[in-house]
Amino acid sequence: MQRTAITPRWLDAEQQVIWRAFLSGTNRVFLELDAELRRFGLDLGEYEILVNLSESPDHELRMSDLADRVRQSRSRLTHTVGRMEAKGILVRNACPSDGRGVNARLTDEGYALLVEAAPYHVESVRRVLVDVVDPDDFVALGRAMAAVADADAPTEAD
Amino acid sequence: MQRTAITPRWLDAEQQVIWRAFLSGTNRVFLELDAELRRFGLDLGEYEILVNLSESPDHELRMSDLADRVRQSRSRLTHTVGRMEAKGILVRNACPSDGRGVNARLTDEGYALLVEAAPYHVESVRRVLVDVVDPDDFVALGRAMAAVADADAPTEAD
DNA sequence: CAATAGTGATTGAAACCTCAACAGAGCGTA
DNA sequence: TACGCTCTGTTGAGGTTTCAATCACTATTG
Repeated sequence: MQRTAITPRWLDAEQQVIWRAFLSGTNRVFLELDAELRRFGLDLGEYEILVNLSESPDHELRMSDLADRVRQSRSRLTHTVGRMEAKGILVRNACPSDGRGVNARLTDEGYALLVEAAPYHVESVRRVLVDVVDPDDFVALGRAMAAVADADAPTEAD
Repeated sequence: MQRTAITPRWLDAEQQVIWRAFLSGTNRVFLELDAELRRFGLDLGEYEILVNLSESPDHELRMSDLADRVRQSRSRLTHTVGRMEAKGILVRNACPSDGRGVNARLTDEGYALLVEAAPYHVESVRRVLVDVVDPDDFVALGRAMAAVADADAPTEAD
């Protein structure tokens, strides 16, 4: 990247207020969710792993597939899954169809933990976000975040 | 907290789609911003420290005040500021009016770094969020996140 | 004016994440 | 078959964050 001088297109006052609300609001959401999940010895990243496994056939997913779904680096997922395996939440097995692959599968204990935590988690999501936001704004929020998530990846050729 | 059984108020299908878009979208935003700031040896947390100091009289703020503004724990701020001080970005001085306090103040180098990074940062914010979201949705997003940020702290008496 | 409680900031250890390097398996092609 | 390339997943080192404990100073109380 050439760090040539660029002409800054600064945010106007309203945009800046919105942007800072975004920083504060998202921070609040994740803090509260983590705090609630901590009661179950989980954080949001681990909870998402549980959810994605629980929604898959045999409660099982390839590591790389799981990594994509929970938006974690493979390395991070390996570490996290290793800790979860040590806690008995899931197990890893060689993937039968691809010698390189590894499947992570929920144990009964892991599934039970999810079942236990989920009601409290969804209650947190409501309390901190869904219930405090105007329904129309909530829908708009969804459109906005979907647009962000689905936007083309930035070209690396800058 | 009593972990008495609660009746889950599950999210409906649309709410769930929105919630997952929120997780994906916010993740995308923060990943891109960190990637851009990395060119300057910063992450978003450090950048926010720079911004808040730069907007304060004498480019100086009490540690606790700064911690509140950037929504970091005091411990985390101490560590982060320590590293930034080692890099020459800011300095710490005893607070003259309160023997317990410590002021963090931007150095000229630190301010110069902010001036250098800011245009690229704002460009990232536009590229990943402002420019890809419908303007009306962006305003709604601001209302939603402000509502989240300003909502009463949850009662600890549950 | 002590004694006590409260506030501001730091510390160090443990937990966690990132990054680059690596090993093993599959794929393509000659 | 053999070679190189890609893909999957792991590893370990180093850096960062969290958590609980601590120290120093201020405020409050009797």
